[in-house]
Amino acid sequence: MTDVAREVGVTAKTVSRVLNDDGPVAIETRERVMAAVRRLGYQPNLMARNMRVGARDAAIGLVIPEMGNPFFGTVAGGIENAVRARGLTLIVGSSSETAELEQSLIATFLARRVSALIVVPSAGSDHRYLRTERVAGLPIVFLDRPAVGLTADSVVSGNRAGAQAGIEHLIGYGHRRIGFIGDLPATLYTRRERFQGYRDALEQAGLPFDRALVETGHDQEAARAATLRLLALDRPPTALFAANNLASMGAVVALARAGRRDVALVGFDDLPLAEVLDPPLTVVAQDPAAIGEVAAELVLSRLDGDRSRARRPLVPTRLIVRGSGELPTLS
Amino acid sequence: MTDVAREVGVTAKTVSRVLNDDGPVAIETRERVMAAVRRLGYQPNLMARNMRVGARDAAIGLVIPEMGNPFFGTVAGGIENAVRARGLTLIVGSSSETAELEQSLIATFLARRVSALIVVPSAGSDHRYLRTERVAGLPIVFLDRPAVGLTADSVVSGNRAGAQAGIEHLIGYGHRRIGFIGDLPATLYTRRERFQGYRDALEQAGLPFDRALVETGHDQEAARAATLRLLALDRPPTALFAANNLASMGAVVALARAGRRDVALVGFDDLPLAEVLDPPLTVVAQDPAAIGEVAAELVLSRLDGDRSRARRPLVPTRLIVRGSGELPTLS
DNA sequence: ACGGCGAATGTCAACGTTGACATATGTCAA
DNA sequence: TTGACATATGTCAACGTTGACATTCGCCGT
Repeated sequence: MTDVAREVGVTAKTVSRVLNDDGPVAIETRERVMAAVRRLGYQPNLMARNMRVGARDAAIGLVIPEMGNPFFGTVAGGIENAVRARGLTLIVGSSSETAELEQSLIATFLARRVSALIVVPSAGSDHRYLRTERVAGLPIVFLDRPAVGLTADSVVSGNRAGAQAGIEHLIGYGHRRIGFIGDLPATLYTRRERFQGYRDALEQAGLPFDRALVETGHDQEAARAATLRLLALDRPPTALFAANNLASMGAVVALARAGRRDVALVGFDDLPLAEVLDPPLTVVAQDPAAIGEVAAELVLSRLDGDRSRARRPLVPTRLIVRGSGELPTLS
Repeated sequence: MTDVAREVGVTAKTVSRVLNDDGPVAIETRERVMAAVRRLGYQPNLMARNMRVGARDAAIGLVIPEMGNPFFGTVAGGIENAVRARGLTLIVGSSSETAELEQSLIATFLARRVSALIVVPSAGSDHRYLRTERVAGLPIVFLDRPAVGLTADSVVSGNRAGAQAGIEHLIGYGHRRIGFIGDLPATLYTRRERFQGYRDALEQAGLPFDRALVETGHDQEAARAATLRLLALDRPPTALFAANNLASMGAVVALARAGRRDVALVGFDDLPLAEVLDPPLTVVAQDPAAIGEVAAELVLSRLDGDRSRARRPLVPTRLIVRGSGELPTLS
């Protein structure tokens, strides 16, 4: 900036005025400044500006477990869309689903003085240490899973009700033994909630709960193996509930390879080509873009000074009936 | 920091020394500083630090067209993994495939003084304006598509060769009329390259090129419609080549709904459940994670001072034979 | 002719941090 | 006992920018 000023023969302050449309500047000066700016390829230094005006960085820090997972990608896209209009930049980091990486990412974001934080908590993380920032008024919104040890905004899917609806759907088609393939670790919030929905549905229908029908698969391959284990039981399930998108894919692959078109399947979270699978996959669909947008709106309202107490909106799920969940019991 | 210093009864400089493990500090002082840091929940201000030391922000700016697209999500994941070890943060913005948004994102990143830039160019963008930064030594790597109007590093897939291999595969199964469903706009680099591969293969096999067999679909829905148009031709194709993942999905859906299991299909870019489709989808697979990693490595070596001339590595594709591409011609 | 006013620009300090250099205190060898 | 040296800390300025306030100038109304 000083360079530009020298080039034009004015003070840095005048250049600043031109660039910020601040106080009065002679038309001719303005033009000469602009010309010099272009000539020198000058870029204002946001860091210096933010420091001077004591403002936080016009950026929002987002921590997600995995970039590659389209669920979180779509969520991030939803947030970005909603946030862009306000001139905010999104800074994304992935925690690889570990509490340590999550905390170190958050520390980086805080050191960068982001204006707000949106976090998908990893299993086992504890957010007590964020209390200071919370009371300092920094907007913090948790996504997909609520905060641990901290009262804060969070936006999650209607996991329990959604899972329950999915299971009830299967029960409605006569299934009595329904396998559950969930996330790892079993302590993960979404896993617990969906599992609760599963148990709710069983209980409501007066069906017994059989621990042997509960399996775990943290990725597609593991879910595939888990599915095979379930099918190999002495008294195998006649239907499966896959508690997340990777689990669904694993189950679909396992059933397809085994040629088991007689086992019903309902997945949690929709898949792009669910419709053309054989049989087409019935799912309890989440709305990742909506989750992102709701979280972004919440952040924006907090940035606008909304200090009301923590909110925890549920984004509803939707049962999409396509075929795989409507296979009747053969036994 | 001043607060911490006052609390302990030392100068800011001493606190700075403790925090940066700089010069000598008495053990006892160090401990008292650390205690105060924790007590006050002090977070060093990265912006101020960067400004003072004149360093660029330890962040890399990444511009992708769409967060929701798993291809770019995976690429971003690959970059993040490779870059994290160096303590660099990834800042991601999506351009919605528009040149304006791309340029404004890049401007934001530059104002933030990122250490490097990785950009997936949008259709119609021109990167001449980045020449200043280039010569100033800022590492800039283009991804998936090369820069326009600027000599710079770029990492792209072996689009032409890959597409050619896919088409040759279809020709090998007797197909003479092969439909092409590509990106919009037709000027998009990847579209042009893959289209060239298509023409290369036709020419090499001595097959005529029929403009009527070339269709365009910029998203899944459009690709589905495009597929239907191709099938409705007087002399319809016996095989299809879908030039990207969304086009593939559209084509798959169109064929499945129409019950056309007689039309061969090869897609460019792999899909998660390609294996369990009916028929299983044969694809020319890209390696998005590898693309991301290669780009990251390139950036890192530039950051390490590698000033050799621009490199343009090709990340090879791989034909994955699964069934849909091996349907013979019936006519 | 003068006071007053707005326009155009300048001066200075400060944001939080750290390099360069200075100071104070203690330790040890000659 | 001295001075050389290491240890522990402090002082000051500067990074690039902008708020607060000051200055200069020309123009207007009376």
